[in-house]
Amino acid sequence: MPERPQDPAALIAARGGRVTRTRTAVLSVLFDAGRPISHDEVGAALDARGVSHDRVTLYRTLDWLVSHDLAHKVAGPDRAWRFNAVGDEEHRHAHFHCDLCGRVFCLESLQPAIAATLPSGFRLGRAELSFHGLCPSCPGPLRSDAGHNRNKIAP
Amino acid sequence: MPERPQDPAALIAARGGRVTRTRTAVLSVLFDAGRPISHDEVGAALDARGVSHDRVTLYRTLDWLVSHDLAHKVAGPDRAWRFNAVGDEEHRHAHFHCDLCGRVFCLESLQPAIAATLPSGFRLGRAELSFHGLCPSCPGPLRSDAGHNRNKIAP
DNA sequence: CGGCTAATGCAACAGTGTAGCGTTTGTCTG
DNA sequence: CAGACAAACGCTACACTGTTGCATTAGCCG
Ligand SMILES: [Mn+2]
Ligand SMILES: [Mn+2]
Ligand SMILES: [Zn+2]
Ligand SMILES: [Zn+2]
Repeated sequence: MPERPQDPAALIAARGGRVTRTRTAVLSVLFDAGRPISHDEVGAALDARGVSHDRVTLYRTLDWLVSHDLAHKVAGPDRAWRFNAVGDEEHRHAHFHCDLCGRVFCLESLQPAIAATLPSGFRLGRAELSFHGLCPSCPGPLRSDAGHNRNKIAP
Repeated sequence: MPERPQDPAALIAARGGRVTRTRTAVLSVLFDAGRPISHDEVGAALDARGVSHDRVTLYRTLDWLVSHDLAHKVAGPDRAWRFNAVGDEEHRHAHFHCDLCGRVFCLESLQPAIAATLPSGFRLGRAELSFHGLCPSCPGPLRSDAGHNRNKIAP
């Protein structure tokens, strides 16, 4: 049983994986980030912690975390995947992509209602809803009326 | 005034661009495709028509078409943009990504209703809704109940 | 036709991600 | 704790998408 609810080593071991320096460090970085971050950002964070970070090993580590439900990945606006740690909750939420800083945010609290009927022959696996605009920490001209009223949005 | 409603040369000239062999051929290819296709697919189609296709020129041509409202681009599932010709209609619709063949389809007839409230501080530019699954021409195990009833979908 | 400039073609490069393969190292067993 | 085995690592090399710089070509306009 893990001492902390989010102990990287314990979570990795519980999935049947070997507890290595890279895996624990990467998972810890993802927990600390709090939002989906790119392979490159993970590498920089590993640098800051003095942990070696071979590019290929990092890719494989991130993929391993995803395939073992310790992380999920979301496509970024720049053709690079973003990864973030997940607990046990479902990954059914929209994402916000900042047009200025490129950061991606999980909108876990947002529960969008989508009503749609696919044309015949299309078999649905999953739906992805992403919003693009400016994040709270970026300056910009767009007026914010988000957070004040519930909008109908046309993608 | 154009002879045909969709005469590539006339459309290009109307935007103030020079009517070149590559531009007319690419726009014609996009019109014929009927769905968003990748840079590579455009190149193959140009091959079939005996039109030279330098990689860089093709990228620049596609970008020019997009920036002059003759095409729109949508991110594919494989980190490659897909381009398709547009008339004068708005580009406000969802897209379908086939997990098997990788093709992308514009769901122009689909008018999804999205109701959502963004957290405070996020300023919305646009929303993108994409469905992933199997397209009509791909075999697969997923049962189709699309096209029969209107579903609520959780992204 | 002649000139100006947009557009092209080519080379070189950057960023993301993958495949092969020999080496290291966790983990399990005795 | 020692040894064995397989998982994970680190390195090289590669594929693919897209961009930049610059000299050359070729639309377009008069
Ligand atoms: Mn997420
Ligand atoms: Mn479209
Ligand atoms: Zn931002
Ligand atoms: Zn398909």
